[in-house]
Amino acid sequence: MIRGATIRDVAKRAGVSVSTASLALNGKPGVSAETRARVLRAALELDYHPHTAAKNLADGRTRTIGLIAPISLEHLFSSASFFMKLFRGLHHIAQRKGYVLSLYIAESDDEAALQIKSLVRSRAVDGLVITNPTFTSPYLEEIRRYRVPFVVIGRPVGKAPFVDNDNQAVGWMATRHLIEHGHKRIAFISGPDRFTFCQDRLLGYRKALEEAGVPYSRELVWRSEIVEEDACRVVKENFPKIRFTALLAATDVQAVGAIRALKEMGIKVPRDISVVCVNESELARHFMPSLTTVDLHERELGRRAMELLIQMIEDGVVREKGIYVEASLIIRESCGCNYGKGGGNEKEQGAPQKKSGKG
Amino acid sequence: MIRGATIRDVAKRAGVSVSTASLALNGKPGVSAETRARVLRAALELDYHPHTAAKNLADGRTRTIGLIAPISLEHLFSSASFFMKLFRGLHHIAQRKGYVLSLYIAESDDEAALQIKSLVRSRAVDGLVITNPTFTSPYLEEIRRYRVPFVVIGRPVGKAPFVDNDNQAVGWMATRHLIEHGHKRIAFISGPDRFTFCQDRLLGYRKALEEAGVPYSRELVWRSEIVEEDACRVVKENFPKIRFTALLAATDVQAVGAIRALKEMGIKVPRDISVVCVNESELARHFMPSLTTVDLHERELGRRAMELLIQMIEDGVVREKGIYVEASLIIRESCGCNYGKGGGNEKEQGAPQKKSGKG
DNA sequence: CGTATCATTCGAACCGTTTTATACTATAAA
DNA sequence: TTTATAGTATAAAACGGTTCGAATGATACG
Repeated sequence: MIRGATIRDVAKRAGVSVSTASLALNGKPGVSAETRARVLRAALELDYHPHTAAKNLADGRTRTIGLIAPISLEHLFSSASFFMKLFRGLHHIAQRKGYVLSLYIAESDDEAALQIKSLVRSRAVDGLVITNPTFTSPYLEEIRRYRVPFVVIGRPVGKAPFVDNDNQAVGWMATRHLIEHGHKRIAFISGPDRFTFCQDRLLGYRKALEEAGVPYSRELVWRSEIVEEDACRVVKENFPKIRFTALLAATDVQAVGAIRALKEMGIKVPRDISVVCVNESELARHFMPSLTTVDLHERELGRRAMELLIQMIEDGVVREKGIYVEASLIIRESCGCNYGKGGGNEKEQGAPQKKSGKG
Repeated sequence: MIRGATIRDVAKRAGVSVSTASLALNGKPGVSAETRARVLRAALELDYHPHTAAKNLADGRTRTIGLIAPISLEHLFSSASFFMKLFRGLHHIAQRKGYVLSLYIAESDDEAALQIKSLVRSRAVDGLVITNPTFTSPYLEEIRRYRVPFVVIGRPVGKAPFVDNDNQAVGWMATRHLIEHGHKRIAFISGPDRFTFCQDRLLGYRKALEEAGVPYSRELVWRSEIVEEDACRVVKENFPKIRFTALLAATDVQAVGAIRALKEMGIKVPRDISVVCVNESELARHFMPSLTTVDLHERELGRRAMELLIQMIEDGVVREKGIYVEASLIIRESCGCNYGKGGGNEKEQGAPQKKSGKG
């Protein structure tokens, strides 16, 4: 690796001192326009790029954001697509503001906590984005003690700055769509309670039923892990016992499991049962029938998170606020509301994102 | 952010000089066991973590690998899942060897080249992993001039160290499976020629036909962009004109498009037409029918790439070699070879990965 | 006993920036 | 004319590590 020009080389070529060169290169005041131009030209001629590590050491900032991801994320809600979209949003803002993203994958929350500690104490990052959806209070407390700016993706159990969808609104929106098309017996396939988004979507589901005067019935709510097989299982178990005309799944893979179960029992979607779910993904888009689903706008999630984080870093203020990003319903085939209408089978509905009280 | 202990604090507490402390902490020779223990204990007591930037500046290494990804990757072959798996592999080895991954997304190859230049010249990384599948010779030449270790994921058009599947073997393997089940009229949905993996898969397809004495016919090879809609289109265009009993798609999303086209024309998969494709993904796994496909073992791809790269970094030797990672066929429903057999519908076949001459 | 050898240890230089405190102008105010 | 006051430019001191070369003391050898 060829040894590049240093700021000393630039200074010498421009006929100024190193300190003046530094000021000029960083656009700081205290340099005449003429001198600044001379320095900039010299830098250009030498193809000067400041040495990252030297800069970090001198001014104590790394311009690096640590992205903490749990290995388990891979198994969650078609998470590859979720994560990539989120990442695109994070990266977009980071790049624009001159920050770099470093990735850290941890096998467990304990390992993540350890990694975080090391990162912070060795001054490797200016801030953190934490995507572990099960990260709980003790961890957050610990991180808070480091006084490092951080933001959580998803609503954490403890108190912390976060960016998330209003998952109650998400559940509400999906359920509402089914109700509007006349359904009254709507099954809900939920996920484990350790995920706040599952709890919240269930609340939204109940709320929509309530508002419509449809009685809520516990026998219509089925727990399943967030994998196809388990959703398939709960549907097969419950279908013979319980009557329903529509089904809402907490995630897209669960919807797919449900549809497979129904198909294996000779039930057609959407002809016999309407299905709606959450998560926009390759799977939702390409499945047959294509899935009516709630798009979480992960990219926006990422953008907002990065904006919040960088603000915290640069202003030095830690805001405890949570930010909610709007979601929207994508109407496709599985709900059946445009079944048989042929032609363009996809419409997006920028839902009114009910300002549902949370807390 | 609390000011942590420096190596000077550690040295003082252990009653040694800074240089001795450094040697001890880094496990270098020239320190007595007793002294080393004392230093280590002091470091532990002070919860000392070396300052990353200072270390980088002092020894000229960053222990950081830059991961260059093109924005377009997102649209390629269910690439979210591809990328996440690749990333897991890369990260796995990187972490084990004490490296950190930084991510850089570029809108275009030009932008990527610019980013790379800046990264290298500002000494922000020790090496690069380049995932842009269309990165061509001029770019590679430029990077080579920087004398920075790098490895390309996928077979590049130019000469460069790379890690990839033997895509000729991949195409061969998939075609072979269809031939073994008696098919002679096998259509191939290929992708744009700018992707070497498309060219190679086509070669493998031809080779398998040849070996089996099945005549190759140009009318059975259809170009399509790597999106569902386009694959759907080419199938609809060709189906009425050309007779075939099986179909091989260069990617999973193209297979899905093809199946949709067939379905819309009243043809059932696998009952009427057998379908095989490449890429193991959520989509391939959960689609109905589930897709018989070639698993590219992206995680292994990532591992091997990172191993090669780190070797190049630490040995200071640039090897021009290409590494091929084995792929394997996953037999599911869409090929129909186990159609109606019920029960476990998935078997993996560690194919003999024919050592097909590539040159 | 003197000296070469070896294992330890240490002081100081160095990595390439930013930043602080200071000096030097030239101009404006007194 | 002197004295503030900006406006520029600079030298030197950080930042927190690694590493080089010299110094020290102990051991082995002739």
